Amino acid sequence: MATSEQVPSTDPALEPTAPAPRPRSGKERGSVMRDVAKLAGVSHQTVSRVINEHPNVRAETRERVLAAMRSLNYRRNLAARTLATRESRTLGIVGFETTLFGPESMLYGIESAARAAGYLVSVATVRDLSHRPVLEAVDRLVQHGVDGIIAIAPKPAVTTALTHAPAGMACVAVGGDGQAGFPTVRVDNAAGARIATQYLLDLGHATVHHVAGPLDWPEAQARVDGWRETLYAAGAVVPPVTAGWWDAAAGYEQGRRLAEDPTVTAVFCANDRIALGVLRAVHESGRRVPDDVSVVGFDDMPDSGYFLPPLSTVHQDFAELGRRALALLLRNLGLPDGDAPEDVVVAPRFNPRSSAAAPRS
Amino acid sequence: MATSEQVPSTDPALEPTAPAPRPRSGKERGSVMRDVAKLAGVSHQTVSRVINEHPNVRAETRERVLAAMRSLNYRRNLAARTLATRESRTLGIVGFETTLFGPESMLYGIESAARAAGYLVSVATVRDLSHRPVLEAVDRLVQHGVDGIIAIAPKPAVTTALTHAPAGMACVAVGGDGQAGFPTVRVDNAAGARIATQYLLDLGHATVHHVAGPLDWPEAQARVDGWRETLYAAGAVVPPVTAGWWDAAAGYEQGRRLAEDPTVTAVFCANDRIALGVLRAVHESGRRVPDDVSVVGFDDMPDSGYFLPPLSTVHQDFAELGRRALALLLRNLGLPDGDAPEDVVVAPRFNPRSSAAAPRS
DNA sequence: CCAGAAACTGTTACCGTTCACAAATAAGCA
DNA sequence: TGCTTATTTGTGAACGGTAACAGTTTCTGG
Repeated sequence: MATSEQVPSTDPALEPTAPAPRPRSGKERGSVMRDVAKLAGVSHQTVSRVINEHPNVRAETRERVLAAMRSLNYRRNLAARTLATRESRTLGIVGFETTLFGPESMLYGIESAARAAGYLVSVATVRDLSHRPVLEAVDRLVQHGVDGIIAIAPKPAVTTALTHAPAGMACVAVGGDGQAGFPTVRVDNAAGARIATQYLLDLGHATVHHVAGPLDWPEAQARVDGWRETLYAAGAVVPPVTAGWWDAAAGYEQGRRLAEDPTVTAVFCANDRIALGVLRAVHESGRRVPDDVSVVGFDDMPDSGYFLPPLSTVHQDFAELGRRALALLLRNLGLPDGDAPEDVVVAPRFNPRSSAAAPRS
Repeated sequence: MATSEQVPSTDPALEPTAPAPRPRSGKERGSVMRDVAKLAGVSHQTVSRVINEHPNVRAETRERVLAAMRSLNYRRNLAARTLATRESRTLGIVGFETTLFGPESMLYGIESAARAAGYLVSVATVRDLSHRPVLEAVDRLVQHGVDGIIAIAPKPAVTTALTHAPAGMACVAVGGDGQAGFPTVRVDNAAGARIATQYLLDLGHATVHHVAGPLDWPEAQARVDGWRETLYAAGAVVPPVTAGWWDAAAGYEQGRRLAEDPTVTAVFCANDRIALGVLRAVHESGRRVPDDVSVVGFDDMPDSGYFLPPLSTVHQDFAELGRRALALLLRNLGLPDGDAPEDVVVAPRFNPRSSAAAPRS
């Protein structure tokens, strides 16, 4: 073995200063900045300048570097960048693990806006909206170094948990009903409820019944408030509220009771899914919509126009809400910290279809 | 100024070896390992051992370190860890930016399973499923250093784009219909279609019509295949397929044509939303479901039981699909690379409700 | 009571990028 | 031309962890 030791520097054993570079893990590593620099005949710093579009690089040099990058299929390592800059260009979303139409649509609105701004989005969902799980979700995001957090936060537990995020962390809530002195983007739920209720009143109904969502959700409560307010203002009787979950099952259950009562001629539902359940309950009772009973919803889900009959409902643009939330967050990212970014409240609009009409009498 | 220069080493100006540490950016930095180590009176490596639950740390030492961590509110910097280990403990999801029920539910299934395994999930959505945007989405995830990718991939463009991911990257597709020699988790669409079609045939219908989804989606195609196969096997006439998007509007449009044809007594829809549209079309034509026309769907969305009438449909458990996909991905993460992980195919089951019945005649 | 093994802890060198500063080169002007 | 000022490039040293190895204890058992 010792016979061939004469070969010069190509034998690593003869280079005591450079111990053979051990392949760290099984995973083969792509090319890094140093490789690109060597190939282009420049320093790694120049490569860095090129990818960060620093102006002071000679055009000819930039070209050479770009060519090297291309030929090596170079991808910059974001983890290293994050470590050096303390900026991950990743945003966190605290979501609610369920199939509610609103939250999901927001996610896409947020993500596409984030992409446009050069951010990636990480999601941490929680099974229920109590304090503990939300806190853990936030923590998970923080550990992963997100630059900011958007909470799809229909309940106060979420925002209060968010106040435990580290000081510098920018946070925005979307949805809910804007409590807690927290920058929030939301639709004006009370206004939506007022529009819907007034619409039914104007049609000639003596009063309007309401099937609410879970009352510990500020959004559900705000809709109740708007509905009640409008009834008061019109001098109409305010019937008792029945509340339940946001789904058709709940709507069906409450709807059956309502449908049995012949004095009920108009029902405002806290969302479209509830309305679907009410529609079925009314139908089963033998009364007709809208002839005997008018029904309106809230949300304007994609298929609400194909219910039987097509549902009149309050429209809210969730994707837009998501975009606005992201814009707000991005604006706050630069700011010093404890400033006062105003809330964004978008107005809902009514989308009349055929599930509501004048009462028969 | 020079008068007080006699104070010993507390004056940084007298310590030429340690230049005053400049506060890097405006963002205040939390405590790091070094701080914890100093407070606990150990080396940073010991702190590292404690958070990584290395067995060889004396209980008393561990306690001290943990106390220090707690008192400093220490959070480990995942970016640094990622840089050192080449493992981000982040998974990427390539999603489809739309409000399709299936993909969304999968997201939650995946996320909760990922959380349990100690992974965070980042999403990159694409507006349309053509090659280019998908490629960019994958690239975005790769740059951010995800350890693996799950593609919610109903169309082949997605999986083919995925083959451009770097060599070591583990990938799994969920949904679609398992082409491309790619590890896939999916429901057996053809089987679901067979069950639904056979169910209607067994009820006594002479044949079954089909309103398909977009035929360039393998899932839609597989359902067409299963339906057609069953009809052939039963010796029934195979009516022409009408196809459209996955929504109620498409169902309504095709449904109107079908409803006008008195020979149509049974319709199998490619999903529940399409079925909703068909339901309305049949209703408007004056014919009744299920008395005159039977309708069945596919998916079993949460509110399908509240359609008019409640929809008989093929059930698929999307959340479960998501979990299975994640499990498969995790298993592949450890493996050498080009092995052969088998696909997972879960069987759908039929959920009969009241929208299908024996034909009248 | 001491050698050897096992358990524990510390030291140093990376991971791949950006930052601050220094050096070299090109340009502008008297 | 020679000097000053821009522009372009290069050189360490962070950033906050983990890996490998070396050093120090503390147990064993003969």
